[in-house]
Amino acid sequence: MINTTWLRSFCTLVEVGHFTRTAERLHMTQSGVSQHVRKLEEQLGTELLVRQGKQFSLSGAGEKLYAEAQDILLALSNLEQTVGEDPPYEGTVRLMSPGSVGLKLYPHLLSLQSKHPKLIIDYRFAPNPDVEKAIAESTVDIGFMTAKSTLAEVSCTPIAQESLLLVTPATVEEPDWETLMTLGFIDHPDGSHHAGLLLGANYTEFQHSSLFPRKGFSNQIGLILEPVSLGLGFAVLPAHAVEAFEKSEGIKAHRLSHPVSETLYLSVPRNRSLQARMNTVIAEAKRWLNG
Amino acid sequence: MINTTWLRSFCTLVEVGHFTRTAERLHMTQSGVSQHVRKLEEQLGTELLVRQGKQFSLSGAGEKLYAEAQDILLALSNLEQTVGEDPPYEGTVRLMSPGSVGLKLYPHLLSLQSKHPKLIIDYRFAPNPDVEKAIAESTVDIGFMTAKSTLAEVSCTPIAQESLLLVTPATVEEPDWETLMTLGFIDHPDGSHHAGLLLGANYTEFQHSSLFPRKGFSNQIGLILEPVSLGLGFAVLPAHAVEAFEKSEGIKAHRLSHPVSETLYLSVPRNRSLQARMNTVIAEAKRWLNG
DNA sequence: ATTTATCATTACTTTTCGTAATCTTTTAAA
DNA sequence: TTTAAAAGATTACGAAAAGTAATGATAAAT
Repeated sequence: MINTTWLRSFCTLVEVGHFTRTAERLHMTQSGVSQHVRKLEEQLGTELLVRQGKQFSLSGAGEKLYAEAQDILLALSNLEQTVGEDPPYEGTVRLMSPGSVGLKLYPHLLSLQSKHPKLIIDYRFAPNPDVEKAIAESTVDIGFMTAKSTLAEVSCTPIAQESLLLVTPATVEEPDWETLMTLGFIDHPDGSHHAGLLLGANYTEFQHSSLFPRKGFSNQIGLILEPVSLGLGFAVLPAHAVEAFEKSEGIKAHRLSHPVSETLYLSVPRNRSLQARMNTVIAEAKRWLNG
Repeated sequence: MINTTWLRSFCTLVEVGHFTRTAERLHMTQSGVSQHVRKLEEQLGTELLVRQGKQFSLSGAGEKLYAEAQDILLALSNLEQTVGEDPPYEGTVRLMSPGSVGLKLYPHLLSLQSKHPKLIIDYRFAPNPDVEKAIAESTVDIGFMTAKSTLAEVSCTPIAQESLLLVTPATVEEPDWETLMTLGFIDHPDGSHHAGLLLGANYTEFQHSSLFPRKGFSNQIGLILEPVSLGLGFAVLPAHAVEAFEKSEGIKAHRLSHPVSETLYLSVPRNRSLQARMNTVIAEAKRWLNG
């Protein structure tokens, strides 16, 4: 590894053009500067200075070294100064969650970013297993999941309840079992699970969603209600996904006698102190998930 | 300045998660690793590791330090490896010249760049005084000038002759003095100087260009012949600028009995060894300026 | 030609670095 | 609970290096 002290002497020398004055600038002796440059040359195995008597000019390697070293030295000294800082409204925060939460949160987090432009929101939609994996591998900072993670590296705490809703086309007044079976089921990646939870608690006729007539499928959370609004079937979805659907006139969300909700968990790396900006974003998320 | 040896120990520790194994990886003792981390923390005045018994996790500052330090250390080791290299077809070459030469050279240099995509051509058009200033300040690598520089830092060597041409609208067969005076003069930044050289040697009537009827001016080298091609006046220009003019049917360049040419000088920083890519570009330039 | 300014070299002092040995604490096992 | 082991922290010391003062050599200035 290049010795950065020698490198700094070399760069200062290039700027000052004078060994003695460089030494003064760096609070050392001329001899020291001379040795630093020579050691650098020895280590790199290249001439850096073309010496012409007491004058010198830069060799090709010297030019290159100086040009690139400046950036590196600057980065190093910036790092030294800023490493202790922990600004709550600056830097990138990487989140990952299943679609329904994301649909709810992402717009609010973007509006947080427009208030604090240095706070960069990186939000990815993915199913639970991907979320916990990403947290464990530290490729994201904050995750939301609809089930507790089983991984040791992931710490999960409940932060909200997501109501599950039965959604039919707006034309359906009373969603009795007969009506649902006639309509057919619009499925999504968690569709079977959600349907089991909500319909199992509200319809004695329910056995398993695989017995439904299946009328469609989408893994694009924002699009699942599209076929429902066209009268093509019914779906079971978290409330957040329903709220975010734009063509709300085409659909009807039904209040069933036995409400069912899923717990939403906040997932962060266990045993790692979060930086201030993460807490900023978590606070904002809680606000909107509970409000 | 942050000690990069300590920094490397810290980064390796973060990756390995284990003091003893980090020590093995770095061919040193566990005690050394421990001290390096402690010294870093002391120097930065921040906790980097949150120690939980023999486990540890990164503090906020630790995360930040690790994230940024990796890039810096990588850059340092890359620099170490590449500083001795001097590839003739890679890197940026910054040139500056007056318009006429630029008009000639720039297309050829661009085609050189398309043959060697890593060789980046940065070509700026500017008058002689700006060129020598830029060379002296090392903001460009290679300059072309139509006069020797007076600055000590700039080394000038003649590399080509630029013929000066009298250019009139195509309708003019014989450019006698009367005709020129009727047409009027289209001026440019070096117009007066060029006219003095060429017309002074060929017309006994010539006294000074300020006595011409002045019919136009442009400092955009590619556009000076525009008014000439429209029959609005005559101009005196280096041959290269004339060759590069697209609407050549509208103009006529006249061969006078006493040809005059200007010497073109290559300007480089004095006492500085040029890198290989500079010589590549200089060779290419010579080829086209003399060919 | 002489003086002065500047850089290189060398011998020596001071500082820093890294290790071995030891101590302390945590974790696991008995 | 006690004991054993494993891992990191601490400390003292020898080795290495960094930096200086003194000196030498050479180029520039007068």
